[in-house]
This record gives sequence, C-alpha cells and structure tokens, in this order.
Amino acid sequence: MKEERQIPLCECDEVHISEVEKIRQDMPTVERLYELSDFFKIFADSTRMSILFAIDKGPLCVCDIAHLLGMTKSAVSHQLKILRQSALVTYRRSGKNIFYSLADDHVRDIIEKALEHIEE
Amino acid sequence: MKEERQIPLCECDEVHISEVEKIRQDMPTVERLYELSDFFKIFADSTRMSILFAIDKGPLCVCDIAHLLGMTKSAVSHQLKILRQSALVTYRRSGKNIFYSLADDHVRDIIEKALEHIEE
DNA sequence: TAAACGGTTGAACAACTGTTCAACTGTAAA
DNA sequence: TTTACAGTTGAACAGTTGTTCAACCGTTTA
Repeated sequence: MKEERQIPLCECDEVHISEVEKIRQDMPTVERLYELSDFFKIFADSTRMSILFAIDKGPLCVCDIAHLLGMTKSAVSHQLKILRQSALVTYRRSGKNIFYSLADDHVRDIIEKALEHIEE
Repeated sequence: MKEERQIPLCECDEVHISEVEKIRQDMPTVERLYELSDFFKIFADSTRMSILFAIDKGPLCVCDIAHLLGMTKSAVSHQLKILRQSALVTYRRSGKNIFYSLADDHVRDIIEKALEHIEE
C-alpha cells in the first residue's frame, strides 16, 4: 500500500506551494539532518568542550582531566565515552592509566570556526 | 575572605600536577566555554537544522517553513525565536507574512565543516 | 594471590528542552 | 469596525541529558 501524502500540520492557507516543493528537493534527507544535529550535540555541553580543550595540546589521563575540571572521574568518564563513541577522541592504555587524545584536526577546525563567530 | 583553593573531586593519587597546571593556563575561561557550548546547542536540534537549510536559498515565511517541515506554526515559531535570539536569522514583515533569512555566511561555513566531517 | 589504584558502567535523580495547546497580537480585507 | 489570517507566546507535559552513587573490571605491586 502506497504511503498517503502527509497532511501538513500547518493550518495556513496562503502557501507558496511550488517554491516550497522546489526547496524540498534540495533539502538533505531526514537521516542526514539527524546526523548533523547529533554531531553538534556532542559539542553542545561545556564539560565535553572543556575535555576537548584539555587534550588539545597532548594526551591526558582521566585522572588529570578530572583534576583539571574539578570533577569526579565518573562524570569525566561518562563524557569521554560519548566522545569515544563519536570518534572524536582516541585512547591508549599505559599501565593503570588510560590516555586520551583528539582523534583528528577536524575537531579543531570546527571549534575554531565557532570561536570566530562568537568573537565578533 | 579569600576563596579557598577548591578541593578536586577527583580521588586519584597519581596526578601530573605541573602539567595539569600548565594546561589550565591555556584553557579558555569558563564563560568562553559556556558561550561555545551554547552556540553549538543551537545547531544540536534537527528542527532548527532543517529551518536553516530551508531558508538557505532564500527568505521563507513561517507558514512555508511549517509546510515544508510538516510541523505546526507554533513549533516552528518557537524554534525561530531561538534562532533570532542567537542572531543566526533575520526577518522582515511583508503584509501579514514574516519572512526569515540566514543572518550571515558564518552559519553556512560551520554546517559545511560539520558535513565534511560526517561524510567521511 | 590479595590489595590498591585508575577507570568504567548502569540505575536513579534532577535539570533541561521541544512540542502541544490555547490564548493572544498585528496586519489586511470586508 | 469587524472578521480572518499569519505569527507569537506562556504554561504544561513528555522525552532527553548530565551528574551522582555504588559496584564493578583491569593492571600493577606487595
């Protein structure tokens, strides 16, 4: 059975249908839009942002990051997990410590762009 | 009365204090970190992301955006308010309609960078 | 092997956020 | 002036998210 044309929830009368349909074709897919907003969600927390700046200059263990931010290891570890799952950080074990680093330069680029915007 | 040195909540023993203190001096201020994460919060929602793409090619009224996204005017308007307050969009009234546009090219730059990262 | 330490994890809780709903404002047409 | 429509707004609700807490795992040292 074919999917019914979805009834727009918008209750307006005067809609510029042809223009709207043209734009609809240029829109990213719903999946892509979710990917994008999910990506930005990672940066949308000050703890995670602090962690990214902390390990920007070189690897740090969870312990050091926790000290630096004045937080518990647990709280930091939870956020590191999110950063790991997003592939924004890498880690390696060295004895009892686990050292975290930035995964690539893309992260720096994006934060740099945001800073430019804010600093105006 | 002088503020007491804050006791780190981290319960680790082996902390690389000198390195951590060095990094602390290079860290952005707390305010700056909040500004940054707040900025990313705006992009961290698929509805707002959709709106930004929708008005990327030219101004659209709330009604058209609502149709395009299949949402109510109210829901769209609430998100437009956030985009307005963040100065990411501008608007002008034309009769009964209010047309929204992207405020500047910075927005496009940032989304572009994010897309590059995702598309790998 | 046992103890100690660095780090992780899941559940629970509080704070936050997006959509809905109903009432409202502003503009244009009757 | 009255009516109709485009858009806004605040309160309420549900879903999401970050921190805490306690228990756990992995590695090193005694």
